[in-house]
Amino acid sequence: MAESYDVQEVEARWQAFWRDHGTYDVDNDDPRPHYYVLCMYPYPSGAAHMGHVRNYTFGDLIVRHRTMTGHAVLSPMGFDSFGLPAENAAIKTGRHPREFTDERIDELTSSIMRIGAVYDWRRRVTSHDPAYIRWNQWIFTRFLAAGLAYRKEAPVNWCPGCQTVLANEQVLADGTCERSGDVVTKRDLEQWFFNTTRYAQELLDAIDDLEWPERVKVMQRNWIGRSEGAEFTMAVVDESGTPHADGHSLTVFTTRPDTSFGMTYAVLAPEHPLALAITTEERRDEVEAFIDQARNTSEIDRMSSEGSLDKRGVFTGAYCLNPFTGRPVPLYLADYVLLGYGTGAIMAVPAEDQRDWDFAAVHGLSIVRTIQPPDGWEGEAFTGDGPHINSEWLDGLDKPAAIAKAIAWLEAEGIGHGTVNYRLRDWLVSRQRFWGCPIPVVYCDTCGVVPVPDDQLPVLAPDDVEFLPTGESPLRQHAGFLHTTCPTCAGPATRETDTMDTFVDSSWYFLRFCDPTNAELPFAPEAAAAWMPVDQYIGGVEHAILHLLYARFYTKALADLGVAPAELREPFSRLFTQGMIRLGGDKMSKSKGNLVAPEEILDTDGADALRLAHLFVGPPQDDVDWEGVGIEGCARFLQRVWRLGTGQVGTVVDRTETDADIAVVRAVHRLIAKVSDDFDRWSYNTAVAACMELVNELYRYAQSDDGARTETIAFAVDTLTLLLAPMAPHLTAELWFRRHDGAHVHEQAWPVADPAMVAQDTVTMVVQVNGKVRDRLEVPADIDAAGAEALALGSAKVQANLDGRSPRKVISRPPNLVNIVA
RNA sequence: GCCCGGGUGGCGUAACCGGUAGCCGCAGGGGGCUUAAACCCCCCGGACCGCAAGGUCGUGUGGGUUCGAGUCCCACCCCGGGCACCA
Repeated sequence: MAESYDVQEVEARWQAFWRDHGTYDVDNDDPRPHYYVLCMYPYPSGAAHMGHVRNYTFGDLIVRHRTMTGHAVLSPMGFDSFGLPAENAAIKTGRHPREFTDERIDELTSSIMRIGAVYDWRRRVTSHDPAYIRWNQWIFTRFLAAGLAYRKEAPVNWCPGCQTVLANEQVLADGTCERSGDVVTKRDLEQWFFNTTRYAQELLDAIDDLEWPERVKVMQRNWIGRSEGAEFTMAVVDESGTPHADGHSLTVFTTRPDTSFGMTYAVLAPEHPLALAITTEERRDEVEAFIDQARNTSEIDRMSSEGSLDKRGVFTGAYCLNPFTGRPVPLYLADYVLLGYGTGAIMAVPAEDQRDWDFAAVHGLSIVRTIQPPDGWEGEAFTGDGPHINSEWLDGLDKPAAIAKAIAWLEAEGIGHGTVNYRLRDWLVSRQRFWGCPIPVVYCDTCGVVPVPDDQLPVLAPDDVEFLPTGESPLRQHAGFLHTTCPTCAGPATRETDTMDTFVDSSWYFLRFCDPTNAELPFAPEAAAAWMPVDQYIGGVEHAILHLLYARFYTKALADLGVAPAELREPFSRLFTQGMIRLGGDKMSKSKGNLVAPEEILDTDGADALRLAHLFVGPPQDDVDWEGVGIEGCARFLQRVWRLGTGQVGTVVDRTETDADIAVVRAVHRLIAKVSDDFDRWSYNTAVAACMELVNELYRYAQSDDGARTETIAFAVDTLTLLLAPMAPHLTAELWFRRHDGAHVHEQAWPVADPAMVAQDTVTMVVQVNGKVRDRLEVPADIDAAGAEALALGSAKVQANLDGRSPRKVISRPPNLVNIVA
């Protein structure tokens, strides 16, 4: 009878059972209410690390819990299998990235299975699967036809380490590559872009209704960066106000048109197309040198002037006419103005903008205040509100009124208008890489850019390529791939050799999961409608901006193209971002060499203990220091549950129900309510604690002199097993199987608490005198205020404390508290 | 600099609506079982004073609101994260 729990044997057996029986396979036409749980699909980097374990523990808990509450739960898994590490490994070893990647996928798959996480593996999607590539490319051609994909030459971020172009988002604030850490420089290339900015406003507006962590929503709003203002055009002139010989003019964007009378100079970005055209002969050498320097300076150096007064810029010799004052102001080039934002040109108002103030101070430019700063103002630029001054017809107005009036004036004059700008840029998707999804277009001398027709998809990269650390994809060196015929005119043509950013792959994989084998379409709209949007998405906060924003963009674009259901505007209704795993304060990562391998724990304490430890250590959204993870306590707890469940604890007797038995039944009902509520609010640590508390109580109960009543202990243990089933699936599966003649715990209904049993009939009432606890009394739960007050005043301890003083006031909050003020 | 989080025992944490601060676990201590150890079972652990009953203090710091504040308000300190010339 005293059989010990063989962790390894039991866990392996149940994992095989779930896999072989497809226990968590689910069909689209399942009649139960649908629920879609998704963990961000991983890059296959080999065996799972603790971050994976944490992620999939949460996901698996929800899958199992929701199944027990009667839902048809879609829980798919796949692999984000294109990307740099595999290609870098190929360059190093000469092995094809596919071999490398497939091995890693197998490794990761088996370690995911070892933590007991269950999926509908029939739906597996991998980015590098030709079937997925085909639809990825198909969508690209639809984007192209809709004008959502376009090509343009642009100065792009170039990482010398990765030998590729990076999106702005992949360049860190200090100007280095987020992956390799190399300093990023600029290059001009013809690149493919997706028109994300077309959806800027909708992407911004829809954030409000998402059940996402507030900080993620804030990050997305900041990233989109809407700002309202005005654009207006100014004539380029010389010092005396005479128009430029070529009639040039420049357009600026400002959020503060109300301060236009204070514009004392204007600035173009160094890369601005007009920069050289308007530069005077005598300034040409200096300006050219400046432009050259700006282009070759990395972002890191360009930002190095931050915080200092060293605003780098150069005078062009040209002027422009401030339309508000009618006077010419000098025109500068400066690297604090960015070509990619607004119009790449600004009006500079040093009195009301600190950056302009700094620049003006360095270059000796004049400063004219147009808003009266408050009395005693000792700062420099004043960006607050106040009455306008030195501004003719804006004088005396406050900021909102002056902005409105200035915009109205610009529109009346026909030189400008109110407008909105977004910080969000179009998404640069071209990568000069081999191990990615080829961009499906060919270039024909007669037909131009031609999308590869549907019946010729997928365009697959050839296998016989050489992996060399050049700046270009190995595809460019492969004549058989590069040279092709035009699908339109059958003439000679060349293929696009760039591949897509891997964020493209992850922007719609959750849709493919709904219909993973569809050979006619990326997915049928009805299949997407059956599951989407994802009810619960779970992943790391590191994807708070890019992946989530791109996936949102894709969903909207596909809905508008009729590929996805038109009403599907957002992919992820609820998002949960889990905390990072640290070790001794450091981020746990391969590069820091401080990994704790899950495998070691799986080999000893097992998956249930590891899962429970992740759940118990603290709130799921908080970072976790592995040193604080009490794996032993969790393993010990599971052993206690096992002994309880296999009848090894205390004595069990047949008898009619006693008060002690009823107390246990009540405790069990309270636990059902507690765990159910905790699950709903992602408070797994307290759910585990509550289960431990009940186990402690059951031990005392069963080991007491009176022993445990047969029916009571059976009810308690069975309920506990059900409640633990989503958290510790192996042990509970085994216990239920043994206790219930081969039945399966995960097929049982989630228990429901009886409200009558949850309610307490007596509670401990605290009696305070002047806010300090002086006594505790057991009182009926339904006691009224007067009764509570009478009991409190009758307490000997209270009377001793009052020491003859008469109460001035009594606050009675039955049944929990009475406070006597004396 | 701006925007979010967060500071509670030796440690990870709990206290969900302003009402018993410290549930649960780790580490520690005591006892039982054992020839012995491990495992296991029971009990005790915020600080200080006290033989005890009991008392005083205590949730980063300083104020405030309230009968009552870990919880609300103001100011500040510290830690973590995000953004950072976006005009």
